[in-house]
Amino acid sequence: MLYIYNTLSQRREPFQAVKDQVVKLFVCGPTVYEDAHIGHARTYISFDIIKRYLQYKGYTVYYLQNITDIDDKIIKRSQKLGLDPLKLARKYEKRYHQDMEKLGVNQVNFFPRASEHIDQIIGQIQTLIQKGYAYPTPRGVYFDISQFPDYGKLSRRKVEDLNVSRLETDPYKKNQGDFALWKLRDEGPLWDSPWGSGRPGWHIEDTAITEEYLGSQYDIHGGGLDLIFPHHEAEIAQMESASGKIPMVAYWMHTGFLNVSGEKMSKSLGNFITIRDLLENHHSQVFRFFVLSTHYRSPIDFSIKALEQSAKSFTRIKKLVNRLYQLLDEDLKESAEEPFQGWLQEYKEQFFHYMDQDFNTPPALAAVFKLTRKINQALAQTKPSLPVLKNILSFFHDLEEILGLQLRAEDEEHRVDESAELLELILHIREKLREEKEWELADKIRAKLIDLGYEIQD
RNA sequence: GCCAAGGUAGCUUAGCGGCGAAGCGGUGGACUGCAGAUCCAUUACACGUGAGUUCAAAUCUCACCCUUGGCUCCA
Repeated sequence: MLYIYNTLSQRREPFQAVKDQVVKLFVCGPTVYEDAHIGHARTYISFDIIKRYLQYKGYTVYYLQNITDIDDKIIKRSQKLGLDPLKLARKYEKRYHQDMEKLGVNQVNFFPRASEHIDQIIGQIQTLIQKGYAYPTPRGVYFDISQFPDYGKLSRRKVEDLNVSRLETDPYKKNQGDFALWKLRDEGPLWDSPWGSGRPGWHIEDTAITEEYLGSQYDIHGGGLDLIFPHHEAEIAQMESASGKIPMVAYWMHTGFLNVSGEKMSKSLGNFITIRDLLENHHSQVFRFFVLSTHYRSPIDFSIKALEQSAKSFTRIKKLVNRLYQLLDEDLKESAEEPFQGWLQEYKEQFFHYMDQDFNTPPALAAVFKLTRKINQALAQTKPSLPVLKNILSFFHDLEEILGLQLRAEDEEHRVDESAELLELILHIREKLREEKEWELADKIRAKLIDLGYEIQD
C-alpha cells in the first residue's frame, strides 16, 4: 500500500487513484524567462521519480506540466533586451527542455503553454463571473475571495490576515486579498477578451489547462513549497468555485527548498546556480543521486562537499553492479548454500516498503547499501548461481528504472571514444615503465593524468 | 505577529512507542613498488533543554531555547 503525504490534510494518506489504475498528475512548470536553477532541478527530479514509481506500481500515469510563457517577468526582461516576449519565452522553454533532458527528467507527457489556452482561460473566467465569484473592474477581473469560504484551507491562512498587503492597495478590489484573473493592459502581449484587451493573471492558466486535459477533479497536483500560497490556494478557489466540485485534487504534494550552503539561493547573495552551471563541472547522475539522499519534502542543502559525498556513495553501488555484470561471463555453479537470494528478498522488500512510505528514498537507498555490503562480503567466499545472479541484476535494473539512474558503466566507456585510444597508449607506456621499474617517470605520468581528471586503477 | 519545517554520532541524512541507523569521514587490514581507487573490519556516551504520560520515549504531552523558510516575485 502506497502512502502519500497530502499538504491539505497535513498527513500521510493511503493512496487511491480517483479512477481505477489511472493517475492524473499535474506539476506547475517553470516561468520561462531565464535558465532554470538547481532548485527547479530538485523539484522536477522528485516528481520524475514519483511518476516512475507510480508506474512501477502498475498505474498508468498521465503527467502534465504547464509552461508559463505569459508573465510580467518575461515582459520586463524582453523589454530590456528589446525582444518579443513570446520569442524570449520560446528560447528559455527550449533551454529548459534541454536541461531536463540532461538531468534524465523525461516523464512529462505534455507541456501545454499558457499562451495557447487563452480561450479556456476566458471561458473559466466567464463561468466565475456568472456564478458570482469574480467581478470586472476598470483594471481587470478579480476573484472575490469573500465568496469562497474555504479560501486559505491549503496554506492555513485566515482571510482576515490577508487584508494586510505589502503591495500598493488597489482601490478597485473588493478585498485586498482578491487576485487578478484578467489584467487589462495596453502593452505587452495582448489578447482580446469580453472585458477588453489584456492578459491572464498568473493562477488562472493552471486551472484552465487542468480542466481542459484532466477535468475539474484529478489525483495529484505538485509543485514547490513556495507555490502553496498564493498560487495553489488561488487554484483551489478558482476550480472549486467554477465547477462546484470538491476537492479539486485528491493529493497536494510539495517539494522542499534547496538551499546552498545553508542559505537560500538568491541572486543577491551570489549563490545562484543554474542547472547549466552545475552540469559544467558535475555529472547529472550524481546530482540526481544527491537529490535522492534527502526526502523530497525536506529542505536539502546543496554544497560541493555534499555533492562529492554523493558521488562516492553512488560509486559504491555502481561498482557492485558492474562487478555483478562481469560475473555473467564466468562459469557459475549451482550451489546448495545460497545466501544471496535471501538477502535480495529481504532488502528488496525494505526498499519497496520505504518507497511506499511517501517515496522515502533515503532509507530505501540505505536498504540498497545494506544489500551491497552483504553481497560484497559474500563474494569473497562464493558466487551466486546464474538464476540468482539474474534476479539480483533484475532488481538493480528496476532501480535504474525507478530512480532514473544508470548503474552500468557502459555509458561512460562510450563517452570516452576518441581520447580513449590515446589514453590506452599512454597507459600502456606507463605499464612498460613500471615493468622496467622506472617508478619516477611512471609516477609523473600518473600525477599528470590525475591533474587532467583521470584516475588510474592498477 | 501569524503559519510551516527542523534541532539525531565529526559531516549529510533516516527512524517518530520497545531489535542503538545508511552513506561520507576517522582508524585498522587486504590489495599495491608507493599513493589513490576498490573491498573487508572497526570506531563513535546519537537523539536541543526542562518537566510529565508510560512497564517502556529520539519517538506522545506541556513549557522553554535555538535554526531556517513562507506571509501575494519564487520550484
